[in-house]
Amino acid sequence: VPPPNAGTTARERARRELTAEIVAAGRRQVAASGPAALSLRAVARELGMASSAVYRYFATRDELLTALIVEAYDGLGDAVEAAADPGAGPGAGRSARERWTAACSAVRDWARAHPHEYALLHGSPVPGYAAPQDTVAPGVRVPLALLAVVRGRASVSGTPLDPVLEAQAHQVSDTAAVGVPPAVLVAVAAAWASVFGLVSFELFGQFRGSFDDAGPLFAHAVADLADRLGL
Amino acid sequence: VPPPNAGTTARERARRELTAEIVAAGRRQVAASGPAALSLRAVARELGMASSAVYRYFATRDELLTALIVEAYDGLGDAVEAAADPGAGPGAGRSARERWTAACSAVRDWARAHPHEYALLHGSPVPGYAAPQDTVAPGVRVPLALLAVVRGRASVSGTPLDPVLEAQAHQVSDTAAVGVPPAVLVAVAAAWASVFGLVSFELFGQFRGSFDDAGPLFAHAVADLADRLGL
DNA sequence: TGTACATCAGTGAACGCGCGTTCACTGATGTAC
DNA sequence: TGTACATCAGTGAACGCGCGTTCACTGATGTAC
Repeated sequence: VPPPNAGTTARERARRELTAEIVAAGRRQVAASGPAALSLRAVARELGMASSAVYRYFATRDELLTALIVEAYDGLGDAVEAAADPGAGPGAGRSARERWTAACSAVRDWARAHPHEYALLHGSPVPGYAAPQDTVAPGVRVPLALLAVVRGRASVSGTPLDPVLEAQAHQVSDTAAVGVPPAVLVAVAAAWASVFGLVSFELFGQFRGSFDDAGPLFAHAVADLADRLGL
Repeated sequence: VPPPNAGTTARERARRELTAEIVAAGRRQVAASGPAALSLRAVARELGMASSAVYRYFATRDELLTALIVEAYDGLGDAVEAAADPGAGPGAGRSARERWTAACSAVRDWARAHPHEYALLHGSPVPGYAAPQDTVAPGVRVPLALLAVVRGRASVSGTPLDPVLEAQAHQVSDTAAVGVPPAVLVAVAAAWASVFGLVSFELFGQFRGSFDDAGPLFAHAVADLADRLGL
């Protein structure tokens, strides 16, 4: 009878676990004090190990930062995909408009629950850090989820696209195989930016003194975007 | 005959000049390496003085940061107000739609010309820094300029406001004396957030690999917003 | 106008802190015979 | 199954850096008589 973890040495298990603990400690630090406060030394301190030991797991601070960015994108992506999903269980067969609204609200809810992680993804770029290729796939989950809601249902009115923009949209449509007409893709991209603009303004304090509770404004704007998209 | 700078001692003049030079050095640092890189020591170094000397002018790093934020808001505010101005000279009497488009483009142009200063205003909040009252007035110049373009001309269609949102909008309208109906105020607020969402996405790299040149998308979205505002 | 005193600007050294990263090392885990 | 060697994890000290801020001080500018 092979052992329960066949092919998995104790070392491998320990390595996986400690790697996860390091990432978790890093996440806690970012959540508590923001991306700038992330430090390998603080992580090591929290885990009760020598700061040099962390280098067995992450060659560099930026490597840990990348892991955290991926994790944050995935957290946001999970939330939005779940909200956008037509679903198979109860709540299945929701209209595209309902799914759109739920997806946008999921963005806002996640951002409010994880403001520092939101800043990590959509705030100022961390100085000296260049996002590697690994962050791309997790990073496009939200826009793809929004596109999926709109696919086949959206009809966009308004100004026709100028040729350059149409060409860009075509190229995106081809490479990402999103299967959506250019005008719709453009409308979704703009709506996507709008949603994050609203959330960023709320989180970063631009609505302070005017729309202190930004919920109603957000809901109104999201409904407006849904109209615009013909949902 | 009184001297040209009556009531102004050499000391006062020197103080004003050096204060300005410190701010300028700080601005250069933010422009070069971002808000996080701002340091009083680096400023002192650039000016060839002892780091302790800077404390005669700014009691604290945050005080200098505040001055830089105000300066940046004013730079952006100048650009947008100029673009939004109906004007008295040539180009006077431009339509509200033209002024709207010009104002939005001014936001984007300024942001692209001053990415790090843009991040200072609209990126992640600087950790541990609480914006004091002094930044409020410069900070609202852009939204007020956008409102001024729309005042009297906008007619907003779309979903009616829910009561909570309407009440919020009324209160803002009253305290800021903007003289614009609630539905218009809300539409402008949402449009304002959209514009900054687009600019932030462009600057912070969210459009990388799709709309690498974000100009056409921006222009399209701004036209769309103008439609929405009835301009 | 000239002098005595008060105010202010700028210096240089220091305090205490935290960071990323490297390096030679000990000791434990895994592997091949 | 038992032993010999190789691999890997973790340690502790160190390097070199930069930061904000304070403090006692010198010397220049301003002010009151």
